[in-house]
Amino acid sequence: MVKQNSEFPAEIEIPEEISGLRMTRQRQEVYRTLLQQRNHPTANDVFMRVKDRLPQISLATVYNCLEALVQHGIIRQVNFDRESSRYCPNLSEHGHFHDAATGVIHDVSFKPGINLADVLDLPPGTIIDAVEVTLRGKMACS
Amino acid sequence: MVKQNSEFPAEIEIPEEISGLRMTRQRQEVYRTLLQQRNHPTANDVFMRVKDRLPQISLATVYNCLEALVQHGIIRQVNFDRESSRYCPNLSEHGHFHDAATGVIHDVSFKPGINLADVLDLPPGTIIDAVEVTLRGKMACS
DNA sequence: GTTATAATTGGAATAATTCTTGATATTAGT
DNA sequence: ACTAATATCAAGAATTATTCCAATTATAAC
Repeated sequence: MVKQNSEFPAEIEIPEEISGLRMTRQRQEVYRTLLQQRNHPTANDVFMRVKDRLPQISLATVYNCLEALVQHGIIRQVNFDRESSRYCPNLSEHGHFHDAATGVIHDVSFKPGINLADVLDLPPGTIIDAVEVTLRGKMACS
Repeated sequence: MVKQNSEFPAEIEIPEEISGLRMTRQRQEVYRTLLQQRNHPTANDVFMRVKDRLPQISLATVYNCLEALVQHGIIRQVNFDRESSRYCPNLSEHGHFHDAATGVIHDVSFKPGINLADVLDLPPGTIIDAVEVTLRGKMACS
């Protein structure tokens, strides 16, 4: 089963620095929002949510923070077609399933032991830096 | 090996109608361009190319034609992050590999017998309408 | 503390795509 | 063939997500 929307306690401790990135107040709150609201929000969703705690934050800052977090490998950026980017704090290798019926995006993992590179017909020696698997459809027993 | 950029004879016959879509002159030329220039062009690339044959065509029309062709399952729309959409007349199930070194996008097929749904951990009964697999990296022996 | 560096803001700018409106072409019905 | 109904096209305006810019504020280094 795919876990969805699991809520965290309101207060999540976030260190001063993560993988070399200085965790400013704004970056903390942006990151905290993603950890609390795990339904792949857009930058604007995050902006609205973060304003509760940092009323003076700007949308540009949210974009800056998200970019910094992505760049440092702390979160992932997820794109569906040309829709707004969405953001995801789940770093384990997984794909995304967009449920047409509900609009919900589910994280989808590979079956144990599966390595995507093994099922693709790539010339030997090819280096894969990033993989994105996105699906659309109707998910059963959501 | 991945076939790339195979050129077709300049003249490709395109029927009056394909899967219920009336093939107007504009749609024919847009489609012909994709068949001839198989390097995943953007709408603007197609626009510039098609202007040689239909000098008065507009970019909006190219977008309309591409959308109509996609909607009727005649071509595929391919997205990388938030870059411009690219278009692809290869309808066989395949993914896309974006070579960081050259900027070239290669079609990548699955190994024979592999069905993507089989390697994913999805609840039984889930219906998959569309799959997109995109990769980034450096391709060997390109 | 002072200086240097990095981050934040708010608004303007950008770029891909979509929308709108009027013109043109195509099809269907008589 | 003529007319009406429908679909398509063209040109430019509008939209929207995102990025850029310049000025301010915060943090770090000395």
